[in-house]
Amino acid sequence: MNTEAAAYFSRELLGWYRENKRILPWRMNRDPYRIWVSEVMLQQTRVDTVIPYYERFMEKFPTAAALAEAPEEEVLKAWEGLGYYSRARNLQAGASEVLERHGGVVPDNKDAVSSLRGVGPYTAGAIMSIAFNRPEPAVDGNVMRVLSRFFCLEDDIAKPSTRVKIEKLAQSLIPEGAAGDFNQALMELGALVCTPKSPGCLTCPVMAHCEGRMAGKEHVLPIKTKAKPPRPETRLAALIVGSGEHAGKVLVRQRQSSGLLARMWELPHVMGPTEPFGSAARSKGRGRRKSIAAAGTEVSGESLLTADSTAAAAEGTEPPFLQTTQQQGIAPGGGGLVAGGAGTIGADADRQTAHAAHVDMLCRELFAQDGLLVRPTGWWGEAEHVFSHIVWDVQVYRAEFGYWLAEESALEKPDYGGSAVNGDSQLAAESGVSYETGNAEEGAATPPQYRWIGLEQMRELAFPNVFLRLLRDYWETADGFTD
DNA sequence: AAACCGTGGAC
DNA sequence: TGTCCAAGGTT
Repeated sequence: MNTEAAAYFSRELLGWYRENKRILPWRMNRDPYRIWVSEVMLQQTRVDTVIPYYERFMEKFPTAAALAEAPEEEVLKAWEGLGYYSRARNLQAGASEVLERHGGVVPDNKDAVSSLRGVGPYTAGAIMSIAFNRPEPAVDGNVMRVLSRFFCLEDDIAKPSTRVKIEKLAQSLIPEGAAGDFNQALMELGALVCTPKSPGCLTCPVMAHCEGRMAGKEHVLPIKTKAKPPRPETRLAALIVGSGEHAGKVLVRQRQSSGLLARMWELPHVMGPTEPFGSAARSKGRGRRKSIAAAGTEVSGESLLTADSTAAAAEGTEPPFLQTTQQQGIAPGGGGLVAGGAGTIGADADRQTAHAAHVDMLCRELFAQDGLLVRPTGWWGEAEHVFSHIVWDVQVYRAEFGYWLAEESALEKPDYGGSAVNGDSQLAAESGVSYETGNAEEGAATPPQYRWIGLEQMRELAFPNVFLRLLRDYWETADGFTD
């Protein structure tokens, strides 16, 4: 590579940055903890989205020690809505390591920083360079785009090997004693000028020697293979409003310790029919009639039984409300988030049939998986939720609480994690209402991952956005007298 | 290497 | 309305 061009690039870019850098909350000082938090929040997340979260987070957890000692629930709540929630739990785990192994001080040592949970090659480089001015590269999407264009690199930036290659290049470009500013300059240029769609070459400080532009490839670079589209899933959720001592409260549950939305709270729900049903599927005109006819006409047929519910039937744990539910049919519920959308009598009939099949499945699976017996009373609404790799079509049904199956009969016992560090397992005991019995003779204790909550407890528990929207909509429209 | 992990803005 | 993708990390 041309040493002259490299020196030019670094010099001009650094000069440009020092004149044009944005004022951002994490640029107030070089406190490595503040830098660390900002870099984790900024992973796959835009600056404008991060700023308010960052301000609140730093006020609540101003030091690594404060973060380490906070209840996990509070940390997740502070992260609620930001997404990629393992970032929050990893950050707290990292803070605990810093507290225990480094006396609460983020170490000025690349290997030590890299070993922290949730700190990968980019974040380690960012912390080392920005907080400690160490000459380490910090290669993110911006950097790969900027360098791909300037040096006209046609490697696929979706490949891990490309990041490694660009890291070496980036490190070679760091000006003496200016690692922090230079790395930030690279990212700032990518964010403000050398943007993905329409790069602002005319205002670019290094346009004159940009090989990508000189080759007329500024709109083609960087090369990046397309991501696989997310797979559709139908989710059947239960909006269970309590009566008696739980009047006006809703039954929610906490997800297990790993995987999607780990440790977040949600409405109880189960996987629906494989064929999509909701608005997303309808708008694409895919397989609607077929799936509904197949699922609906034979409500209690073998085709609907999963392995779990078949096992439940074999063990005599078939939910007793099923037959009653089917005979009653499903009446349209009120307060839906999304209008039905079916314009014809026939479509309405199809919807009713699909709802009946959903209700059957929801009832069976909640009973089989969690020993929770409910009686659905009507369709309530739906919501779409797009993850990176999945699209949920959530169909929400209102239901009345029946009872909890005695614990000995529970068919599955997933890991719900109770963190030893922060004493989550004490939450149930502190709440004082976790083990009361249901209202049926068979009634057993509420399982530890479930809670009855009112609107007030929404402030304490962290929900992913899809359930946040559904629950807020419920609290707004609930009349407080029925159910 | 490839899949898994959220969410919202911009165009 | 669909598509891209953002200061990525873990498994």
